[in-house]
Formats: sequence, C-alpha cells, structure tokens
Amino acid sequence: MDRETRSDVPLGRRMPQATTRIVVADRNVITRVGLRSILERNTGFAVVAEATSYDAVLDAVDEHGPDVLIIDLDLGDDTTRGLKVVEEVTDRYESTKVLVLSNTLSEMIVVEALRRGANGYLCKESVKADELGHGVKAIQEGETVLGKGVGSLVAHSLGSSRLHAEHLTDREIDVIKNVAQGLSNKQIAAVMFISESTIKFHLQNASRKLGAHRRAEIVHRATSAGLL
Amino acid sequence: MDRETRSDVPLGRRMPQATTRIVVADRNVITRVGLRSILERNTGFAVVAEATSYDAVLDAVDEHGPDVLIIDLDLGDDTTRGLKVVEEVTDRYESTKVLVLSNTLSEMIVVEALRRGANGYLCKESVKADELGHGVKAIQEGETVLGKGVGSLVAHSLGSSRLHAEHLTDREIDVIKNVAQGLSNKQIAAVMFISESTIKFHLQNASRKLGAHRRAEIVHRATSAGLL
DNA sequence: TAACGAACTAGCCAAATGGCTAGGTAGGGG
DNA sequence: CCCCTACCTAGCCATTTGGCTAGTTCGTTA
Repeated sequence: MDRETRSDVPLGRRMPQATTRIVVADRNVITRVGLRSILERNTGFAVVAEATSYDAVLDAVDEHGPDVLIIDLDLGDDTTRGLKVVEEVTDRYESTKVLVLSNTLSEMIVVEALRRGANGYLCKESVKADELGHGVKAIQEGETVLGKGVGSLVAHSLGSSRLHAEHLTDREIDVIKNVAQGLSNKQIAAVMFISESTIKFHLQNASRKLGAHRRAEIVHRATSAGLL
Repeated sequence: MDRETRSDVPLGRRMPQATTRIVVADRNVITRVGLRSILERNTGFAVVAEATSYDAVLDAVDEHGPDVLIIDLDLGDDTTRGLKVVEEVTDRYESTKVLVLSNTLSEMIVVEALRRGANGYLCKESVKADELGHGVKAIQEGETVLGKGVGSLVAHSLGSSRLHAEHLTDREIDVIKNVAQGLSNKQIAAVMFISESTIKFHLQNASRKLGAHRRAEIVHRATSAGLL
C-alpha cells in the first residue's frame, strides 16, 4: 500500500530495510514468548501485537496493519473459525501476509488454509528456529512457504482425485461427535430429535467424504483432521 | 526442609538465593525458547540444558543433576515412554523435581504421572507466564503444583472408584489402532495373525478399562488420552 | 510352588451397523 | 425456472458388533 511512498525515497536515505511488523496469534503464552524471542533475535523483525482469540486477531490486524500475521488456527472452541479468520484477513488486508503455524498436520486443514489465502504453513513440532525467520522473509517476497512434511501433504492432495477435500456439513459433524461418545444410531436419533434413518444417512455421507467405511474410522479421521 | 540450615547462616552473607538449575525437555523449539525466556526473566532461574528426546533427557539429567526438570511427556513415537522417563528420573535422582508440561489434559496421563513421582503438572494451553516461575519455586519447596483444571481432574479421579486408571496393555493398543483404521475384527485378526476371538477379547478388556461400550468410543477415548 | 496377569481361543445370540435403493422438503444461485 | 445442496425419511439384508461364559498357555512375582 505504501509501496509508492517508499519508491519516492532517495536510495541512499532509504530505511536500512524497514522492519517487518508482525502480529502473533496463539493462545499459548509460551509459544508467543518463544516466537517473539526467536523472531526478534534477527534484527528487522518486530512483533507489534499478540492475540489470543479470533476476535483479537481481527482487532490487532485492523489496528496495526502488520506485514505478517503468524497464526495458530486453533484459537478457541470453534475449530473451523481459524480458517475463516485467515480468509477474512487475506481478503481485507492485501498487504498482510498470513503464515499459519499449527501443531497438527491434517491434509484437509492445510489445503483449506492455502485455498483461503494463507501464504505459508509451518508445523510447530518440526520447525527449526532459523526456518521461522527465513520463512517470514520468503513470504514477504511473495513466496509460499511450506514446512517439512507439509509440502508432500499438499502434493498428495493434488494427486488424489478430490482436489479440495470435501468438508463435512455441520449436521454431519454433530452426528460424528455423538458417535465418538459411543452412542448408537438410535440413541443419537433420540438426542437430535430426528429419525434413525437420518443418522445413517449423515454417516453414509460422512463416510464417503472421509474415505472411511466404519464408524470407528470416521471418528478417527474426523479427530485427526481437527474437526471434532 | 532446610529451614534449620538456613537459620544457621549469618543473614548478611547468605547466598543471594542460589540459582535454580533447570533442564527443559520439549521437542518444539518455540516452546523451549519461550520457556527459557520466561524463566530467565526472573533472576534465580537458569536453564542449563535442553532436550528433545527421551534419551537426551536422561543424559541431560545425568550430566547436570538439575534442581528441576520441566518435561513434555510427548517426546517421541512411543507415547508411554514419557511416563517411564518421569519414573526413572524421580527414582534415581531424588533431588531433581519433575514438572510435567503437557498440551493435552487426560485424566489417565495426569494420574499416572503423579503416581510415578511427578511433582507438578501444568497445561501449556492454560498456563500463565508468572505461574511458571511460581510453580517451579513451589515445587522446589516440596509442594505439588497442579495447573488450572488439572486439580479438579485429579480430584475426580480420586472420587471415582478406579483410583489409578487401568492402563491398556500393548496388545490392546495394537488392536485399537487397527480399529481406528476402520478394520473389522476379522481383518484385524488376519493382520495380527491371531484369532478373531482374541480381537474381541482385547476389545472387551479395553472397553472395560476405558469405560466405553462401542468401538468408536474406544477409539475416541484412546485418542484423547494420547494413547494412539 | 502357587498365584497372577497377559495373551490367546471358542461358541452363542440379540442388537447394531454398512451398504444399498428410493424417495421428500426447503433454500440459494445461475 | 431449474439445478444443486443440505437435510430428512423409509425399508431391505448381509455382516459386524457387543456382551457373555468357559477354557489354555506362558512368564513373572510372591
């Protein structure tokens, strides 16, 4: 946005590479402090705000208009909200790049995050200290950064027939949650005030979407996809 | 405990509270850096070593004989190994206190960790920055520190009939893993080279131990207990 | 040695599940 | 207006499951 302004500045007097302003979003203090330490170790990076909730992320981006938002998708109870926030930020603030920093590695989540405009996806577990700085720099230069293991996941997804993993409907997720509690179809029908047939219908659809054939597998896949 | 000793020391010459030597064990760099930052913010704490694997923890404790070991139980593929490490450290090095710092909150894990000698259990998600320093100090003074939510979990476990949550056998876990993959008992029997009856036997036992009644629930509970 | 836990096997039966076909409704977007 | 999606319902039938009882073997521990 102020790219024009910058090009007006005489070369000699240009800021010695203006510092990259970063907003960090993670509900975990330890991670926030760790990120700040690692990033500010390199000069040129400044963490200008921290957020611990979805709303706080939006506020912080609104207020600071940072160059990069580093965000953990899991910032509250509503697990799918993180993806929506990514979409909102990349839609509304074109100059703000988004780097997702997750602890779980689910194909569906990665693909969805990228599809909604994320510029990078790193996995907390496997990331090295210097990869963070490099990643942020690379993202600023327009690259897309995929952490170790993430790239192959995306490739796999591209190779498989279902380009964008079909996502479960709200109703299907509700049913699966009840299945995970060990309820029978009849019991689920009772608590959801719908017919047992409908429960089976939703489970059939969920099975197809997840590529599962047994309810135990449905629960497992939905869990590891972070949908529960 | 050493209150007597202290009262012997002339007030003026007393050591300015000898620094607490800490070993941090976590496979995640960000967490390690964050912990170090937060702890060394307070004077009196020194992180003398970091470990990223079970073996490295044992080595580090061996070499440094720290006052406190802060450890994430999930340091590798073998999820139950963390508990064994806690037991080993508290058994062999009586002067080293152990503070477990986990990201998941499972009744079974908490209870097992404490039973094996852990002096504290905090949850990464909910811990506040100052709680860490306070917690380490408290542990050193012989207290047992339970983070927010952890205490009630333990209380609940004490109230319930099964004082120490029965833990699943290796075999049972193997079977459950296959169930999570969506295999039928017959298929599991085939891949494990044992009878279908034995599969059912293991699942019955696992059901009882986990308080589940359906295989989908078994998978869910085993997952959220971090056993898979 | 006796007791114990873990692993293993067998058979029975009611209930639950998976896999299918064949519908109906309401709302949104081209 | 028609198409598409989400949501809802019904019935059929083979297979799987949950829950039980009743055993054997093996290695460890008391």
